[in-house]
Amino acid sequence: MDREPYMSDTDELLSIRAAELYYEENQTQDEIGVILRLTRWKVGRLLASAKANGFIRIEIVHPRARRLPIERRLRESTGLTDAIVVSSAGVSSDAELQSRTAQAAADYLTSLRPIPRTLGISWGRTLHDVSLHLKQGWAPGVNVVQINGGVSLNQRTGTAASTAVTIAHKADGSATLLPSPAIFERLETKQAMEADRTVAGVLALARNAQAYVFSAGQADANSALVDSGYLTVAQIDDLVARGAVGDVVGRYIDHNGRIVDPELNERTVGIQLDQLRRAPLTIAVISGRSKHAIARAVVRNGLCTVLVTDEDTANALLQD
Amino acid sequence: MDREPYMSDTDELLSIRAAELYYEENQTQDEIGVILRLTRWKVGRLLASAKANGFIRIEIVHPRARRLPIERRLRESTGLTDAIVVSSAGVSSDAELQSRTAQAAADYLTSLRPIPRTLGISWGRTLHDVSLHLKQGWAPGVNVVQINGGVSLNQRTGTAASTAVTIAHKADGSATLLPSPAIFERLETKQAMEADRTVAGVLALARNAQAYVFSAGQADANSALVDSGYLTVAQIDDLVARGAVGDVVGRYIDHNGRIVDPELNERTVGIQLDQLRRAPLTIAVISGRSKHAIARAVVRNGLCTVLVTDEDTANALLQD
DNA sequence: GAGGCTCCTGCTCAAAAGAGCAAGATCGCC
DNA sequence: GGCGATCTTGCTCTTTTGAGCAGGAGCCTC
Repeated sequence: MDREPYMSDTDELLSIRAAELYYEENQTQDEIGVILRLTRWKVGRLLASAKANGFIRIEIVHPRARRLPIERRLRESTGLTDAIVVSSAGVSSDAELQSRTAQAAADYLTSLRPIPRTLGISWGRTLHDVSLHLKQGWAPGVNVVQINGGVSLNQRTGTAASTAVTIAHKADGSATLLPSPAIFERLETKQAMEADRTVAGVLALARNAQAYVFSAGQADANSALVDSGYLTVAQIDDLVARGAVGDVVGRYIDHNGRIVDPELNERTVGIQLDQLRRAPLTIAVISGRSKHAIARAVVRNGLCTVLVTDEDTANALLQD
Repeated sequence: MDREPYMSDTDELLSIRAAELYYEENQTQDEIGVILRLTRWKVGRLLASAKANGFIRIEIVHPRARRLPIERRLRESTGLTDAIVVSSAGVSSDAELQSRTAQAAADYLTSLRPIPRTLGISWGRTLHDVSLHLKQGWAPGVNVVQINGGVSLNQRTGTAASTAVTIAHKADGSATLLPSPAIFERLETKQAMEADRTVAGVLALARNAQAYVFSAGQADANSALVDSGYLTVAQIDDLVARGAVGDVVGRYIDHNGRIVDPELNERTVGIQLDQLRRAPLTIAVISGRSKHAIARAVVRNGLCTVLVTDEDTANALLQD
């Protein structure tokens, strides 16, 4: 927002005096005119110029507040069909921001029309958070399908199944779990697993979901895949060295959206990225400072059609 | 600001959605009504409730912005005839806040009616700052009189005289300097100095000034009186131990406005605090975190009739 | 210093927002 | 489950604000 041309110094000062009376003292433009010895039209113009110069800052301070202008710019500059941007006004911790984002994702799911009969979901802290924010009865019956493996090696894992079950349960629907680890050590084992009728059936269902909701992980030692024991910190370091910015449904990509390690990718269970790219409705929920890079990769490479994120991440995306 | 009673959860959410459309997207209440499927009256009420609940924060971001509601509350709760409170919105450093306060003091002096023929001033960083912010021709001839001693022991001192001279010069008026140190070591020397015709004349003029402008110092090692070499850090520590919260025109007071060390006070050159208390127009300019205590002492004990300060200090004063 | 230009001013008229009210809905209480 | 009290709703009427325009002031150019 540029400074208006041709506004004299004393007009600028007057516009501030007028703004004080208007916004803080709730005076009418007419009353302000009497006080400042101006016509009410002049007062109106001064107030307009104060706004145009960015001297008036209006913030909506509420956990559910969104930033519609940023959403619009994001849609326009990226071609997303929809963007949900939660305000970060008054937020102190990253956790609070992520909770707000999860809430917004839950709201978005709830308002989806038509209601998807089959909903593919990934797992992780974010998705779990989304499941908790959904209200009982958010949809009248949805079949929730896991789209990537996650039965795993320590207690964190329970959340993968519980996320799906919670989302389905709250929609009075059913959950179809993918009973498989996220990543196999040997390719053969993975192929054998996929050949299993049950697993193959789940994967087929996952491929045909009408909508997908997933998050993405940053490529660092805090990744959920490290936490769950599928990858070591050393492996992550190696992926980063090869250009990885993060993972989507367990698959690590670089900033061009390309699979960083095809061999590792082959051992990863779940739908392929191209299946996400082809789907008509894919909702990515990504929030937090550390996920700016992966968020950019996801959006720029068509991995989602809808992005739910926070103001700071959105602004980072708008910078290019 | 309390939460409105009886506002349901979904109304609260609606009020946020409405606020987004109203304040960020500049839609009319009518248009919002169509979008949210509400009547325009309902939208109006939702917006009003969002404001009443404090969800809408409007800030005027400008170096010259003031906080009129705080000024009013300050006048009402303290009995000051006037209060000028500068906004701290968007301020990062204490120096910037003090500069804003000095600017506001300069503005206030400029707008004073009737214009005082004789203006008594103290010296220090703040007053110097005020002198710099005054505009050439701010008043048509004012006699500026120093009201406390300040010819002193190192280079900082030059500012005492230059402050008075600058203020007078910019008003096309004259400056009357008080050619005396701030504090004498021996009472006899001080009395001898006051007996001098020139000095006595200046002091008499100072006592009869129509208006006074002064700042106040905090009681700590950063005090200007320590800096200028009149007091040692040990002396300050002693004063603090005896209840001193800061100084006004070189005289240390406690939170009841009483002189902390009468003997020291006797050796201090300048007008007495009671003379300030009796004067009809005394303008205190006090800003910054470290001066909250002395600001409170000055205001609570009738040492000024007008206070120019910053938002944070003002809020501290309102807390009692 | 005349002419043409831009920008500013104060207006009319139209749109938007707010105050206040009566009717209807909702709730607690017995 | 009826009854009174309270809250909410949708309206009318009024106030406030904004859009658009014509006249005029100021300014640059020649």
